Amino acid sequence: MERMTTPRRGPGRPRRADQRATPDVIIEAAAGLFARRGFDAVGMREVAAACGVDVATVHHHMGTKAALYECCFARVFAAESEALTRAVATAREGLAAGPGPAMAALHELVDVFIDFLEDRPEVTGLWLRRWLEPDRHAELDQRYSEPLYRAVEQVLAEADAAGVLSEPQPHLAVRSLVWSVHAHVVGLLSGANGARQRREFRAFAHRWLDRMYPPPA
Amino acid sequence: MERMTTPRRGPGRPRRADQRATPDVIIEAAAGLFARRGFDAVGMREVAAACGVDVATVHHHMGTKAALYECCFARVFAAESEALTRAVATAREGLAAGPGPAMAALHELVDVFIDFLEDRPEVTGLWLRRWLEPDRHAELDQRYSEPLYRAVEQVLAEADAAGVLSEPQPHLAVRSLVWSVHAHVVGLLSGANGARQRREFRAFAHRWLDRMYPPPA
DNA sequence: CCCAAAATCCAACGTCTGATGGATATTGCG
DNA sequence: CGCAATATCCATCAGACGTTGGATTTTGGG
Repeated sequence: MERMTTPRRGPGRPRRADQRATPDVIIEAAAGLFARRGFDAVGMREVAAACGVDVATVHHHMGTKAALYECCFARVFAAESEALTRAVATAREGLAAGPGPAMAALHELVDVFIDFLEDRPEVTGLWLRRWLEPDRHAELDQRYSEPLYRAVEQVLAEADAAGVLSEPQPHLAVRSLVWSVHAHVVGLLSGANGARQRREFRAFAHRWLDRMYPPPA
Repeated sequence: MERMTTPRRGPGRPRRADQRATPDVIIEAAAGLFARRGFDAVGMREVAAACGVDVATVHHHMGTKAALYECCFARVFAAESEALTRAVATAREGLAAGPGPAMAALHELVDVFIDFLEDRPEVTGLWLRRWLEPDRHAELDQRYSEPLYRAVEQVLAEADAAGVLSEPQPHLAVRSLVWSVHAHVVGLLSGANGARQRREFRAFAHRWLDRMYPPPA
């Protein structure tokens, strides 16, 4: 048979060591597509084409389409959890050293969060879609997202109890800033002049922190 | 033939005066479905079933599915524009009366915005999906959404120029609060205990305004 | 009363979707 | 080498999708 069209990945080639494993390639490509266009707008054939394999291969590794979607969510949220729990722990340590270092620790936490999201904009796409379809990812929320945000809110509550800062509704404040950062990333995805936008938004985020958490009188 | 199953709306019944016109029924049902689940997840048969008509009737009145979607967006954004341009004009009038009335006018504007979104939660669903699929609604954005937000930002810029308040990036501040309100509405859609959530968030929004726009030194 | 226009439903078309069975090729191990 | 396990592709299925043509019924004006 004539199969001269790109025989780079012939039929049947398991365990190649030089490249990444096929499931990883599939998950990354699918996560990007799902983040950009949503679950229903992305077809399995499109995912397969994006990583240069057949549809049956995607099904062989990932099972059903919903399983692939959940796999993308788990990977993305795990990465976010890994990147932020460290920064949250650092911020909690800074709280013990008084108001000055406490605010510095919170600023550092904000920087880590912005850095992470600007580096992986697809997280924002999946994160927002999670909010729009809450019943679809309830289980993943409980495993990844909610503990992380609870930890951040707990840091703020501890800071409030220690008299370092004051905000009666720390979870609303956290949510406000978190959504602002996601909005910023969404704007980056579609708009031009990214460098200036990033600089201005980062300055705004720190100004937001300084104003929303003034030193307690 | 036997057509005993719910002959409430038999074949061919134009111009009934007691109920609303059919296109309005279709647009409202479709807007709710699109806001909750997105464009691709909602089928035309589902829209038809939601308002008790046949698929062909939906197509007869609305044309293609994309046209129906744009029609829902136009109606929702027009309602938002109508509700807010009035409040924006009122806020602008308040600016001429000094720092005190200016801040009161901004608080009033925030209240109107929260009232509108809490009354029509489906606006948030469509609004967020607009951000996630920017190329699909670029034209509607230019007609409805962008002029509205530019007007709000202009009010803030005028207030800044008049020395009433100070914020170097008013559009970022507006976007931060707008996204926070939408986040609040999304939380209302899925969570319980709505009354308390509304009270707490409204207090937070006004606190946000007081802290983000302190009287200029 | 009659007739054109409008509105509604039924049945169907072609296409695309997610998912599968089976054939074939590659790997790693004994 | 030989063989089991794995991986990949091709062809295909059943169903849902958006959309349409045509028949039927109601409306409103002359």
